[in-house]
Amino acid sequence: METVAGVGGIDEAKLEDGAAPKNSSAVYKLVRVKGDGRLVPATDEEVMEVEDMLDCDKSLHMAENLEVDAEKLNTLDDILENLGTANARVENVAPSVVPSSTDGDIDQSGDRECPSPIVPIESGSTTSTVCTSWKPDFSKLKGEICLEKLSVRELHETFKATFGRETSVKDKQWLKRRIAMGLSNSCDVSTTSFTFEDSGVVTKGKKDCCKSVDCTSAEDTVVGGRHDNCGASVGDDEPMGDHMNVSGKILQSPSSEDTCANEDLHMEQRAAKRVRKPTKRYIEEVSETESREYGGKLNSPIKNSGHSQPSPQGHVRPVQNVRLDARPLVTRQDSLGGSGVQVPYVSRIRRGRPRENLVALMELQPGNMGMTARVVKKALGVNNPCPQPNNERGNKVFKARMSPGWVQHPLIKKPKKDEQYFGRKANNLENNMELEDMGSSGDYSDDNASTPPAAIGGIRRKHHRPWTLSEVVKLVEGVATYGAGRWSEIKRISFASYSYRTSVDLKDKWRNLLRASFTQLPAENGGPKKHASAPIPTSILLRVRELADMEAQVPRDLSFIKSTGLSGRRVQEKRSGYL
DNA sequence: CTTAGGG
DNA sequence: CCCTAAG
Repeated sequence: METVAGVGGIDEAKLEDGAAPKNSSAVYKLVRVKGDGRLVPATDEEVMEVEDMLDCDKSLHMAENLEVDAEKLNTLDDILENLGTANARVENVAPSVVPSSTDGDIDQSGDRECPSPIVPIESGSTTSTVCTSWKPDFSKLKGEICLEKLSVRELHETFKATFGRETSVKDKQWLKRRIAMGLSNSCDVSTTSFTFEDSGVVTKGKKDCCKSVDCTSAEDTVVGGRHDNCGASVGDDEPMGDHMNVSGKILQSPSSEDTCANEDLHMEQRAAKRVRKPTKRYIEEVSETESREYGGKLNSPIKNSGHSQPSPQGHVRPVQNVRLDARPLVTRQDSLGGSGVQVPYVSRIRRGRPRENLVALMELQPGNMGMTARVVKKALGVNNPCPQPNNERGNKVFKARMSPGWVQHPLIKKPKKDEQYFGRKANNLENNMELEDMGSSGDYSDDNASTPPAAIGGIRRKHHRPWTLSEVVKLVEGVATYGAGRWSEIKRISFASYSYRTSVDLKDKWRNLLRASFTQLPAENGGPKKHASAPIPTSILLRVRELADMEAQVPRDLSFIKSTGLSGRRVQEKRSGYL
């Protein structure tokens, strides 16, 4: 990342007044900007910040912008040579790095490591990212930290550096303890930081581990497998067993680190007087973040590192020759993707959605998926031979990974139906049919509703299934009869034929209708509003409004309704009276 | 599982 | 539409 051209005493200075990390005035480092090669002064903090941002996408930019002097690089190389091999762990951790006896190697590793998802670093700008190079140092060298002297904030930073995540705890003692633990617990995340002094590398036993941390992260990334393990352990437990073991074997320190983190997490939770339960989403994000921090994000890194994908490596990969394995992995990937291009990984995994896709896929397209699934599984080392959708666990696991690129292609390709694209037409048809056949829903229902959705909706998301007028009408009617909020009822009765359209959908639609009724109606008077995307007949809107008013005015007693049991009918009648 | 809401 | 928190 940035090359610190001239440092000197800075660290110490910082250390001394640890309490005031912001004293930017005093601490400056020169960072070389790749673009013009000029040196730009930056405070430690700035640098740190930058580095923090370094994961994934951003990292790329940074990498591109910052350049390391060849000189320094060489130095690093030397160091690597000396240190690298010596430390087994290092080797394991950073396969790509280890072999680095030559610049070329390093470069490669650097590129790979650098969490640059989509765009491969071009020339690698000659110098591998410092990050990579540094890593080994960390593991090997140990620095003392004066936690005592650190401010809370710094402690936080350190914490982050150590565990790869932030903490909200403000207790200095706690932080110190945690950090200490983390460090001692095999998480020898370097508390040491290296500073380049001209052509030499100087190690400073200082708290400013930011750099170290980053490096660490990078290294983690390389590992790849580890992260996966992480994820696996968190989300599930199933197929990764082997993998875990292997990785554990291989990646001692890393896993330990994870452990630390987890442990820590628990601790933290306990300590943090249990605030409010974090949302799943939140958790996800956190973990994601964590991952990133550790390894510059799962996706990119893995991808870069020759798809050291999840399980495959875990299972097959011999403990020792990580490097060798790496290659094989790549190959495998190629076979998998078919396209052979690394692109697949590039695409970001869409959080949340994927799983269903996969499952659906498997269900609906046994043929296609069959292979895919199988392959994947194989790759993953999943035990379960059968590509059953039930395999939530397993599926999930790889689903996430797969979904991104190739998996989806197959999906997207086919399914789309006329309805989707020609909503209008379809709608009309449907309407006609419906209007005409209102009574016999069975007939068309299957065609319109069931079939298409099953095929389409099933496989791919519910990608926008335009509401037909008839549907809207039904919905309105339903609301009229059962009242808003009794979606399940409405769904059951009015939308029996429409297998899609869940109660939630109804609810949402109703919400929209309401909105429309209030916004659009007025507009009507003054003039048509913008997009008449779904020109809902004003009549309907009016009715919606009506209903809405009713609801508002006569907040029907749900309990009453409910109590009446099947009274849906009765209620309906009652209501119909109103209407 | 169903609702209500936020995104 | 999706995702969740609450019931």
